[in-house]
Amino acid sequence: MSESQRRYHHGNLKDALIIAAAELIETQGTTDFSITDAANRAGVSNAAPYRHFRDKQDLLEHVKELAFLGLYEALVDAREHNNMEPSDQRRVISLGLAYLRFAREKQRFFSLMWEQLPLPDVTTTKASAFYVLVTAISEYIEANRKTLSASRNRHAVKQSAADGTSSDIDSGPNPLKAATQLWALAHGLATLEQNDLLNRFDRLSTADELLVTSATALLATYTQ
Amino acid sequence: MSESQRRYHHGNLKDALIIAAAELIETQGTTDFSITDAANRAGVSNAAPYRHFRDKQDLLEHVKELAFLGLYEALVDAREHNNMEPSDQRRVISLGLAYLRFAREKQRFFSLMWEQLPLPDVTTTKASAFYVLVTAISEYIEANRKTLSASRNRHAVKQSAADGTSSDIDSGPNPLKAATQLWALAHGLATLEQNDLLNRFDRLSTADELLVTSATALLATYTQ
DNA sequence: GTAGAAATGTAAATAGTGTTAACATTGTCC
DNA sequence: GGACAATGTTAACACTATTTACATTTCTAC
Repeated sequence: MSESQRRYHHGNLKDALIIAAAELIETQGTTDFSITDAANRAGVSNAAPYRHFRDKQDLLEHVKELAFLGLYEALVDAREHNNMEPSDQRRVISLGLAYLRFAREKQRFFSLMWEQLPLPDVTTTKASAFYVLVTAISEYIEANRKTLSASRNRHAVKQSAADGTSSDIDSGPNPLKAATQLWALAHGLATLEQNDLLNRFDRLSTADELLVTSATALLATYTQ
Repeated sequence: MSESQRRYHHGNLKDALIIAAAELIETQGTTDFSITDAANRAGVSNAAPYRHFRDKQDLLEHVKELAFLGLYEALVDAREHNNMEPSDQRRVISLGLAYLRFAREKQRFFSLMWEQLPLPDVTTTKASAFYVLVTAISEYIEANRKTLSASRNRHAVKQSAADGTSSDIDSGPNPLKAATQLWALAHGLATLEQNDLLNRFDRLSTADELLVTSATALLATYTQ
């Protein structure tokens, strides 16, 4: 009720500034917001932010952290809303599609995430988008390894041969490796799409289609 | 000789400013160079740039163009220095590795290229890095189609079947599509590497290794 | 409770930046 | 050679990040 009343102390200025900055970035479509604007939007003077952030870059880093959290939640959402079998390839691919959707819907956020180094620590925790992907792939590989040897074993022999020739280092299916490959693929496609480079050359393929095709090919190397 | 003498008219200020800006970006490791610095470096006053560029963003776009030209040259270089058969898969993959190398050696340039929209027109011309890749892949597919049907035709039947199931729209091997997939892959790996995200999870795989493995799997869908 | 310390806010000043306007010099073309 | 466009300079403006000195509130120990 009286929370919007002007008090000398804001109460939660740090978070309010991060959100204000995020809103400005989304509204103006650029990271070149002014600290004064963010401060005013939070209802404080232009010097107040310096009680909570070293400098503008520091504030930006916190916005970046928020963006990575958003990506994480987008992937978790995608996982929850898809009641597919762990053995279903589409269960993994839907995470890649969620990545593309996030990049599409949060354009400026998405590019901000990769602009200035270094990345915030949220990217390394278990509560990261990457680990959502790793888990799904791990389960996919595990489930398909079983079903393959049980019901349909037509590629049983070809498997080890393919693994041997496809890479010198690779020794058995590695979910981390597969997740990294898929992540890179989705990220590259998102970037190309965002820069309008897909339609310039190949008008027939959308980012989604390309992801499905490529991911299928990549995942096949881990199960066949 | 007397070119460094101070004359009222610079003679080639536009290019000099682009290069000065590029040098500042590379030196300071950020795109936040000041127009005054660039002007001074070119030996003119701080208002002179506005005779050649609408604003700072306009100048930045020209630097971006230079960066894309550099990427193009890097790929051409890679193509020239590799005397491989068009049918050799490594001929295509070496272009992807060149992409990774460029991103590594010109870090700031590379991320600048993807920061602010829109992309310069150089990316659409025939003299673009993308077309170098398209050409190589096109030749690779063509060469492998012949050799496959001639000497080793073990996959002759499987080919059309695989193409039919891998994608709904796809009708026969499309070099543009393959090039886009490889580009996305290389781009994603470059970004992950640059943000130090590869070593955090999977310590065994370098970007180069991941590219080779993934590209092999992708290319296989176009020849088998 | 209350004093002092710590936290958190404000206002004013500084230095630097992008950009524009008014003016100066040079090159070009009839 | 003289008009005129192109290209440069200097001076000013508004805006921004950041710092300093000061004000207010909250917290903590007694």
